Amino acid sequence: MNLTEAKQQFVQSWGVLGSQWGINRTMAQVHALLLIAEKPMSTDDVMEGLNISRGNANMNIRELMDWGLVDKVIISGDRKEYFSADKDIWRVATRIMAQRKKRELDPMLKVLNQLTDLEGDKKDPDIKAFTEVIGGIRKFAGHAEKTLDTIIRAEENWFLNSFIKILK
Amino acid sequence: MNLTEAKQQFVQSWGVLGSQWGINRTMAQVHALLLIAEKPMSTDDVMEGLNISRGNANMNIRELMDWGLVDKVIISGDRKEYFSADKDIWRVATRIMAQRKKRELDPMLKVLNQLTDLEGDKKDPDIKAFTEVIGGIRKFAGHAEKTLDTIIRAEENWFLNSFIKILK
DNA sequence: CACGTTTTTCACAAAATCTTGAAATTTCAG
DNA sequence: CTGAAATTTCAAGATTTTGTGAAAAACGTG
Repeated sequence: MNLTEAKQQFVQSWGVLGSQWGINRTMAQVHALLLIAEKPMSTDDVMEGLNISRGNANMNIRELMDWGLVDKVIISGDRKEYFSADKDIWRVATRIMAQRKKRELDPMLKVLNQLTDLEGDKKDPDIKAFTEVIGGIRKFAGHAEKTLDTIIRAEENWFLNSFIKILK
Repeated sequence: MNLTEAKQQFVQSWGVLGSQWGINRTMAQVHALLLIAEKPMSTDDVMEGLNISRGNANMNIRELMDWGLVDKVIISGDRKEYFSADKDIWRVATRIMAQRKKRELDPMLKVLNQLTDLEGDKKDPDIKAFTEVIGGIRKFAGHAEKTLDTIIRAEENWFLNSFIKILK
């Protein structure tokens, strides 16, 4: 396999992976493209690289910036905007965790907390059973939240940090 | 909030969460419904509970069984099949991890491995840069794989098991 | 500040995904 | 075995998600 084929393969696979995780396939492909780019790319480069429209390229690049996975790069003497992806996979992973935690886990915890105190006889076996299941999920989600927070702020934690170094 | 409202709220939220994770919204709702059901439900119960068609209910229940999240329950004296969801959230989580690892991480690792030895001059800076990025991702994915395997087989590992007990 | 360039927006189109419902198949009690 | 009940399948339709491209807005150079 040569470099060009390998790059195509990677962009393709990264896109599939993303779509399985509820991330727009094209957004994942743009990310892949920028990850393996020699140097920052312009919107036009991305359009050409993936055969997508300007609007599509623009929206996905913008969203990648929202996620903190891609940065805008100014190239002096050029009026166009260029973009490059963070190549540190650990940082990529923590950024993604942080985003998803904020968008999904936190709202879910809010709902779960609301569901734990509901009106009615606390002795009612139906209510007890429900409260128990919700309580279990809430406990789990709460620990997940704590664990994620720790990982996300890993730099501040020597124990986990040394653990992470092994992973790196 | 009363029990009925709370149940609806939970089914709704669980469905949203699932769809954000690349899981069919209805499948997640069926799962939620079974999680908080007092007793095993039939296909008809699910159809009525979520206002969905028989085919839809059937397919999603079947898929939940594939994931190992729902079991078929025989009620003697009744010809219908009944279903109930595993209420142990830790087990639910490990089952999901195991499925996703198999379906997503493992294929990705296979691709990454293929991409590391490609033809061409190993000294070519383009090739070197590419190999480096892929190598980083592969290393990360490899560690993720090991970690997940450990978690999934946690029962066999006293150290992690005691760690997990804290989480439970 | 005028004007060409670049970026953003957004209504509509296309594509991907999910749902339905009825027919085909399977199951099992009698 | 038989036949009614239950389950499964799947083509067609509905819905949701994603992509396009041209117009509008923003930008920044001279």
